[in-house]
Amino acid sequence: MRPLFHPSIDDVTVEGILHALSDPVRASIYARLAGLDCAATCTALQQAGDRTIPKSSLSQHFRVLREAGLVRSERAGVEMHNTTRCAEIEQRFPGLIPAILSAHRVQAAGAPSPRSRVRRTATSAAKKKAKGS
Amino acid sequence: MRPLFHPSIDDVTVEGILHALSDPVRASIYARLAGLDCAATCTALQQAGDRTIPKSSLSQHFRVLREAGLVRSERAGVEMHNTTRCAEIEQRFPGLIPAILSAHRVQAAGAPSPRSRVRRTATSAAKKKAKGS
DNA sequence: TGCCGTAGTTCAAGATATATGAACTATGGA
DNA sequence: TCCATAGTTCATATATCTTGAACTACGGCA
Repeated sequence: MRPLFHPSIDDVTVEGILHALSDPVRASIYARLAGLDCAATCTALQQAGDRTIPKSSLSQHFRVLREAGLVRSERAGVEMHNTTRCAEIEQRFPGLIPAILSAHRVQAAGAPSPRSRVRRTATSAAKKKAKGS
Repeated sequence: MRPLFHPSIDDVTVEGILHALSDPVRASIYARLAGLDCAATCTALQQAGDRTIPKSSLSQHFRVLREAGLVRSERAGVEMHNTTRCAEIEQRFPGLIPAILSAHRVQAAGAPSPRSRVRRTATSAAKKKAKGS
């Protein structure tokens, strides 16, 4: 197992951050991690809404977050301690992470049903409807 | 040609916005469009940095931006007038777009070479290096 | 009206990325 | 040493992205 790669803060890109957080599962993981003031293991964040993510997928998601520079993962015995790199990112891109987390909260608050599992656009259903009419 | 689809502002998702702006070409298009206070045609935004985007790609990029709710496209004669939907999005997700645009400016300002064409993470090169050593 | 040019869209196919079960690695404890 | 736990890596099926080629829509001109 090669040692986990963490980019230097100077190599962190906006594209990487937006891409990492454009996935609802990763956004949910990151939001929960950011809400904590301590480290969390991967398995502690395995629930996304109403379903459990397979651990291989979870590992990939963490890899994306890590390589985007959003989280830091450190082995602690048999498990992994994940923490956000909020402070560093805040310094490089002021206001970016708070704005994204806030937008996610707005959306979660406004969502009528948490199980309307929407991926990226809410438009596919609407489009089909529009096409038909 | 089916009529262009624009989602209602209530159907606009954070995931969609982040995904749309996580591509450097689309981010560049959107940033330039947001900097304007008037509509722009697609061809007017065809240059991304030092290269010209094929028009089929450009069309797809505009579709993504449109379906994410970021831009509005209206046919005006033979061409297309594109405008941002900043005001609507600002109302739904306050501060999100300004924070992203600001972060992109920070990154552009800090980039040593504009032709170090970085896609999403700046890490692939660094990772190869790390692997080798 | 028919024909041509311009501006974009759609299609198709190859390249790239994502999701996940199965196999593997690393650590700690008995 | 053997086992259990927590993650990672691999392989493969699926989905998404990129882009040249073909197509559509509109306007102008005869």
